[in-house]
Amino acid sequence: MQPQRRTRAEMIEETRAKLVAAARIAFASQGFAHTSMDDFTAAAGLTRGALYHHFGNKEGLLLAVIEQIEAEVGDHLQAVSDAAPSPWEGFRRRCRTYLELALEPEIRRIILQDARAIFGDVPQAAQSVGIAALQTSLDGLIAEGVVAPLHTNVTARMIYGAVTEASFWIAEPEGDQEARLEQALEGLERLLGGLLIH
Amino acid sequence: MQPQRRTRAEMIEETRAKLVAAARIAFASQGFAHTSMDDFTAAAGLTRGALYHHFGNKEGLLLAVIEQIEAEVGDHLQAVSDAAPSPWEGFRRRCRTYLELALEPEIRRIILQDARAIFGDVPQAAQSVGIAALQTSLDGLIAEGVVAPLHTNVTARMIYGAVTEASFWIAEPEGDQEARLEQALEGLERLLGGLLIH
DNA sequence: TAATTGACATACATTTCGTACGTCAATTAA
DNA sequence: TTAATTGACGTACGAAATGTATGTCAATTA
Repeated sequence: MQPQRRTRAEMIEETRAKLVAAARIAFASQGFAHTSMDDFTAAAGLTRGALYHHFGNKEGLLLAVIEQIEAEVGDHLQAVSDAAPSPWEGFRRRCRTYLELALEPEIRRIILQDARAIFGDVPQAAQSVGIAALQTSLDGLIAEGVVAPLHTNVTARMIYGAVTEASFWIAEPEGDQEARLEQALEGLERLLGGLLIH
Repeated sequence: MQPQRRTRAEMIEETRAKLVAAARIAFASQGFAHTSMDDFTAAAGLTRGALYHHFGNKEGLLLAVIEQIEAEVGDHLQAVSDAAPSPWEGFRRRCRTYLELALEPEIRRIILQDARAIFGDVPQAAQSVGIAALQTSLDGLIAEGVVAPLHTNVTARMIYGAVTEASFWIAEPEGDQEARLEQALEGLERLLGGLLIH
């Protein structure tokens, strides 16, 4: 029988989860570089000892946070894409949704700014879910004859890059974000139009 | 008459230039975060005292380095664009050249990774020369009726983002970089094709 | 019940940033 | 020509923050 409440593995998992959650909040609000490990480990009721034991160093923890966020984003995008009436429409909605997601400060700060600075690209391990899924979509569209054949790997990346860059512009504080989002979608529509078989 | 060799202002400018040059090398090779200010100031034959006097802090120095690089890149791109036989061709060559420039480790590391992490976007002050010039090109192409009207600001940014993201992929160490560059250019051609009046 | 593993805390050494202050040469004014 | 002042730059110090080494205690296993 198990000791009263939880098994040991469960408590360990809970510790890891608490650290990741606390780090996620801290990284998102202050940025990776300006976040002290003492601060948010204390906020989680732990010390840096636990952190180094589980994640090795500060970057290891950032990696865990990135993987968690990427998983959530991936699930969200997949759901949006699956709900669309056609593959091409699913592709468009996926791009649009990613654009909206990238407006969340947490994602911009952690994934688009800090992750790239620390790991160069979004790490291959958690190869950006956004890119991978875009590529899959493109492959399907080519198979169906909607999109003319091309190198889906680079193309997916370029679309990802375009959307990412646009999000920084849309997210600028002054002015009308909603209007900028619409303008970005128009521009994106035009660029994507170049992929279609005319 | 001036004291023998150089005036005071010249020596000051030389000091600034030495610091920027040393920092540029250090940032490019080790990254901003892992660069110790003591190390490269010593390499320049100076101390951190000079650095703080001229640039305020580490980020101020990074800003100066960014501005220097952006100016060089801008000049280079302008020359390439001007030499093209037609505006549309100039636009294409500009994109291509930027893609090639982004393959240089110095530019990827400092401009595409660290600058974004520290300043959010490439700082508005030195509003990315690449983006601004792309927008100007687009405006011209629309005026000539080559490109259908659109929001050139976002679109220029998205193209910049696409190219930037592609460069990370092309620059991956393993495999054939040249082949990837060609694939990226093909994909870029397709995306840009969506802008043309058909 | 004894032994061992490992999750986590604590204490310490090291590095690095930023600031305060000092110095000395170059410019300027008398 | 000389005295005064400015400012470029070095030096010394304090404050953090990271990583490591070590210790403890509970939970598993034999």
